Amino acid sequence: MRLDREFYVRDTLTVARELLGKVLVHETAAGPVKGRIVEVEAYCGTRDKAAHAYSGVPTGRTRVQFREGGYAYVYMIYGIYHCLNLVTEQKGVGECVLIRALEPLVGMALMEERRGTKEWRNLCSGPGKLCQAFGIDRSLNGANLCAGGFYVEEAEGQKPFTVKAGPRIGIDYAGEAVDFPWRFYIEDNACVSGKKKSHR
DNA sequence: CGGAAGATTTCT
DNA sequence: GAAATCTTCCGA
Repeated sequence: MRLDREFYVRDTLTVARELLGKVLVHETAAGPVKGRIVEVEAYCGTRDKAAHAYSGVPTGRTRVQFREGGYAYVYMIYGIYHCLNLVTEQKGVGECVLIRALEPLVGMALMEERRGTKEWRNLCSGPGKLCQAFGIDRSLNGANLCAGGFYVEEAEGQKPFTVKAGPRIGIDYAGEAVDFPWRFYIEDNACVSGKKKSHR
C-alpha cells in the first residue's frame, strides 16, 4: 500500500528511520522494479552543513527540497551518477532523506541489465547504484510520490529487523556535522553500503 | 563569465 | 589510493 503524504510531512529523522524496511517502487515502460529500503540518511536543511539546502535559499536544483513532503528530489553528482532523495517536512523547510541502499525484490533482470553486473548485492548497494538500477534520472526530479508510477509502499510479511544509527558517509567537508548520527540502516543486511573506512 | 567543488563509483 | 566527468554554485 502506497504511503500517503502525511507520512512524509513529519520530522525528518522520524521519517528516515521509518522508511527502513519499506519498498521503493518504480513502474517503468520496461517493467516494474521494486526494492526494500535498507539504508538512508537524513539531511536537515539549514541545521545541517552537509545538506544542499543549508543556505536556506531555494535555488536551482535545491528548489524541490523546499516543497512539502512526498516529492522526489533527484540530483546529479560528479557528472556521472544520480542520487535519490525523498522530501520531508512542510513547505519551505527544505529537509529530505537520502536513499542510500536497497535490497532488490522485483525486476532483478532489468537491474542486472542496467547495472551491467549479476552480483545481487552489488545492484543497489549505494546511492548512485540504485538510481542506475532503477532507471532514475532527473526526469523524476520533483515527481509526486503520492500519485504516479514512482512511490514508496508499505512492506508486507516483513520479518523483524534491528535499526542501527551512525555517522553519515562521504561528507567529510561538513565540519562538525560529520559526527551527527543521521544515517540509519538495517543491521546485518548484505546490501547496506557503508564500505568507507571510519579512520579519522 | 570563469573557476572550484562535490550526499560516488570503479579500477589499479 | 586515484581518476573519471559535468552540473551547480559563487564570486567578479
